[in-house]
Amino acid sequence: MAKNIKARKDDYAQWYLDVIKAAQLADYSPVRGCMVIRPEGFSIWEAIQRDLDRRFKDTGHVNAYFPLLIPQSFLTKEAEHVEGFALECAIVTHSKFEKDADGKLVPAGKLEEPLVIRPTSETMIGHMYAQWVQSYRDLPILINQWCNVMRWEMRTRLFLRTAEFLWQEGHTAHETAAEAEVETLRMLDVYADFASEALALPVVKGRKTDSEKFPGAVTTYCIEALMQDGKALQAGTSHDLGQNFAKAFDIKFTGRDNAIQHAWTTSWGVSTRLIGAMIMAHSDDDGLVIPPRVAPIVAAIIPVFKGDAERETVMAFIKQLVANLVGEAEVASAAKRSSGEIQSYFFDKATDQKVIVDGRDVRSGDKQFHWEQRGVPFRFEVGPRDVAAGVTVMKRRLDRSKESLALADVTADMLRAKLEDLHNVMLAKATAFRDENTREAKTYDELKSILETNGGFVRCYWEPNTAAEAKLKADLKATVRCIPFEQAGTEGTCLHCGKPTKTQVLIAQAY
RNA sequence: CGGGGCGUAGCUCAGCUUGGUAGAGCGCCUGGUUUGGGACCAGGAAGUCGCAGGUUCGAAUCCUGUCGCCCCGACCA
Repeated sequence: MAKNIKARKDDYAQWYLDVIKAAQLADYSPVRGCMVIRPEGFSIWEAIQRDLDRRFKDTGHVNAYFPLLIPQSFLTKEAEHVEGFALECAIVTHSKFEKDADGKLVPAGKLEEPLVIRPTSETMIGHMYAQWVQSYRDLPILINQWCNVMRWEMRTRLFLRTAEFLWQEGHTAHETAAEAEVETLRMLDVYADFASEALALPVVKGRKTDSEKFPGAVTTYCIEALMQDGKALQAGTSHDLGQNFAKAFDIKFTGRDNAIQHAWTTSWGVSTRLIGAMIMAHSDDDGLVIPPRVAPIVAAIIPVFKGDAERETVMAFIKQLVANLVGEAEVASAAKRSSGEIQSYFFDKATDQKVIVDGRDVRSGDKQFHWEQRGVPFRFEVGPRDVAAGVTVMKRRLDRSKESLALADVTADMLRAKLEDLHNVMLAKATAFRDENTREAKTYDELKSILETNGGFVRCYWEPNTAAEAKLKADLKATVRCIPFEQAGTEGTCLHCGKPTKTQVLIAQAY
């Protein structure tokens, strides 16, 4: 049992923070609500970026960059949009410091028009698209940007909700409503596929009700994931913006019919929150568990020795083990890199994934815990007894299962297969958890009792209604997470109004 | 932004009620014994007590202000 990590059942929130701290993913910063993403955490973000970026490009998108600062007037052009973001904007009002009579620095150079640090870039990008689009031939525009945004949140939690966070925002403009709709759903699929294929995170695809949709959108689609404490987490959104932003920013073009019309736009995004989702979906009381496809280190090799003689024997064996895993060429190039007692080798340069050898002269238990808490999928243990028998003990982080393998059998292909298998096991486990924690409610009382005793997703008949959803939130702190795409198609009784309806929704308490 | 709690060594905290030389555990450094799931012994370094005022012979301690953090609520990727 990890002594620096609180058990989930005792204090889930503290457990989450302890896991992050123990794995050194992130740290608090001197600035309220802003976190430092440490190398261990950032490399997971890089893996997420690498995979998603590939998927964006595979679907025809290109990357670009737009400014951090947005003129205040832009934000106010779309009525719902400004309404939605006004309360969480950081605003730049001055351009320099001057010394006052006491020699203290005070802001000076007041700006004519305040600038807003982007909470999202629909407005800035809408403004630019208006200039880039003249003809239907200029469409579609399929641009994504990787950047930071800032939302002055009242309460923050590492990765889940920070004032500044990293994300990607895709912004597209289309000739027709139908094309925009297709794009919106395509990107939702990209997100859902990514979540299960890279993060081993099963998600529910659906549509947001009016009370939960993005300010300024016509329709918001989302992927919802379930965390181990039974709370839901919105893991990604894709918005069909209709012509709302096109009208606000004058994105107009001459169509095939020679008539001037407004473009149809979409936007979609996922953020570093995905790291929070990954942590809360997979990790355990021993610390972080990283799904293998985004694991920066796929295996840690742990030498066990006492004294120089044993060390030499063990290291000689490990040298061969490493060569089996990463190849002689990589061993040679790793030798040129400066390294301390922990040597790292690229297992896969395309994904930046590494294998490390922990040569520190500390107790082997320390090393085991060290890499276990950091969520490294596999550990190879090599001690004098193993060397004598010509084997290594391979341990799987997920369940601590272990097997003894002959040196010759440890190969890159073998590890790759183990990683793939692990991915499947983790996805199956998370899927089983989600399914076991998705229940049906036929009455409001039943909904209440499920949310109070079990938590999780509750599926029920529910006619979308803003007032009823406000009451739901006041009563049970729960929200309609989405109207899932998968519908029974049968008719039932709406939980809040008692009328017959075919619409089923997913209700849960959420982060 | 409302309610509550808290700022003392890198971390977790004690000391504050009742003002009088700055403390503990963990971590870190050195040496030794150790090393197959969180070792032990000895020694050592380390803090303008969040910041600014005030009261006082004297403030970590009392008073005022201020900044920040955490928890709960309202708000949210």
